[in-house]
Amino acid sequence: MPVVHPLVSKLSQYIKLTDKETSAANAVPVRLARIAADQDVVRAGDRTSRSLLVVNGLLATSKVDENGERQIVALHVAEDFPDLLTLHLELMDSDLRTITGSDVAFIEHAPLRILTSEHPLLAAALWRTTLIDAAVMREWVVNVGRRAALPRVAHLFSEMFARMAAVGLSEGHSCSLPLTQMQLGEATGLSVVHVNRVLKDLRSQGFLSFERGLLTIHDMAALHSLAGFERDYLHQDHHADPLKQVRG
Amino acid sequence: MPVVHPLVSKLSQYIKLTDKETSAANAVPVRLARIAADQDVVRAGDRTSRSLLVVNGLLATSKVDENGERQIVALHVAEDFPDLLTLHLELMDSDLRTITGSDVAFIEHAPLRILTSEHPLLAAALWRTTLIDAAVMREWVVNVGRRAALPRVAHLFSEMFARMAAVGLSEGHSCSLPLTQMQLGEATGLSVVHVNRVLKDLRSQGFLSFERGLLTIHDMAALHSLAGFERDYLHQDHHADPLKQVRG
DNA sequence: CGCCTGCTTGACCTCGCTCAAGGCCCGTGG
DNA sequence: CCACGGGCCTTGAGCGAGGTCAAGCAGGCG
Repeated sequence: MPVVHPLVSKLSQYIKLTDKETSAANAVPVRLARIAADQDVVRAGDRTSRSLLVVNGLLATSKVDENGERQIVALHVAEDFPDLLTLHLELMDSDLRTITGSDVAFIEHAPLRILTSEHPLLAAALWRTTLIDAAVMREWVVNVGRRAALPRVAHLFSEMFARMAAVGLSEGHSCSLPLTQMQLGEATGLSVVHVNRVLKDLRSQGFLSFERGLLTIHDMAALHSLAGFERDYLHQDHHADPLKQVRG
Repeated sequence: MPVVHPLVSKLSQYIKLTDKETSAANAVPVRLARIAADQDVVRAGDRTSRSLLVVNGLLATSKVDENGERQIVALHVAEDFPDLLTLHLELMDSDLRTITGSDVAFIEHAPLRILTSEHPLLAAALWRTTLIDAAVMREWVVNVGRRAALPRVAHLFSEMFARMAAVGLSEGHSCSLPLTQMQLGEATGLSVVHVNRVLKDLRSQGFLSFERGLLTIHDMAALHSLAGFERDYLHQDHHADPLKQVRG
């Protein structure tokens, strides 16, 4: 059981909450749950009356194409709100599934709707989350659409490390990233075999190591340059954010 | 000069406005402008204090990778709100440029913030727009990540036709889609040469014709099946939408 | 008229896919 | 205790989809 309400913790990423807002958010009921690895949480076509906040673990949003091939379109780590979109979109259009065993906080839409309609700034903060998710996805389109295999995988690693670091889940130049090579392929649009070769390459050229779910980046600058990684699209600088400015 | 306020028209896509909401939205000042073809409207890294609504024309959001290759990550037609994200995201992370000469309505953020904080349902409707944009982008990740060239281009055409039709811009099985083969390549992650060959193929197999900016689909079912196109992700069925249900 | 942009086609090449086999690790059951 | 099986990783060999390079053509515009 986390000390602080997961929703409060999420909202605090973006804005300094007033006491009133804090207590309103604290009043939103959450149900904490542990979900095992490789489970569907929501499936494309589902209607749902709740969303979940990731407390810890790793989840993926993916879609299956007409040939049954799965494409991961987003990865979710702690503090992410992967299916918040169902608050305003009736039908889920993709699958949300756990990659590792994960702790999540389920939040019903009804109280969330009340909260957001009574507290516009909280609505804006949550809206902002979904906009950042979209920003990340834009970069993914570029990644799979333009980059060759080596920079493509390098980019995914760069991004995931930056995102993990931003929520305090990195240690030095390492972070946990328990993806199989199969899943790396699903996220990058590459075959497992080729992912394996790319990893070998990245390893042997001294960029990083990636074993048993642990990513260690040996030369961050070189990796970023290989990947063409520019962190701006992650919008991690919340102090520059319009929401903050409302209150100085 | 459109008869109805562009913002009202946009909001009405999603919810039935009350009189109060209508007049509040009508009170938001807009500046109508004509932008010539191939102009940057906003560039990655820009800060901006307004967003634009497309009245008519065709625009694209794109990013340039480390090798200077451009990837189009979204196309925008009438009724779209391409850079609404700048309402809550300080820095633009991609370029927004016109493809054809376009009529747009500029709306300042400040009055929009007031409107959304006073009318939560209008905020939700605008939030919803950005969520649909994200849903389309998820499908684009699948498109460039998984599909072979032929279905990939077929999918783009299927989507664009469906979206144009949804805003009344199709005539029978035709719609205007003034993209060069270069731009088709930028949107699909294919080379111009290959786009040209794919088009030849789609044409000769009787799926469609595409000349001088006019797309005509001869066999819709066959095209959709080739493309693996399932319209659900476009979330066009606004009657099923949670926002509508608030008011029955 | 001449240029520039966009379309078209051919020839060649290469990156990444497929197919196939083998190895490692770990959990399960005899 | 060992045998077996199933994930997952690894590597080789061959192939093909799509890229690159190059050239020619058509139409619109200064």
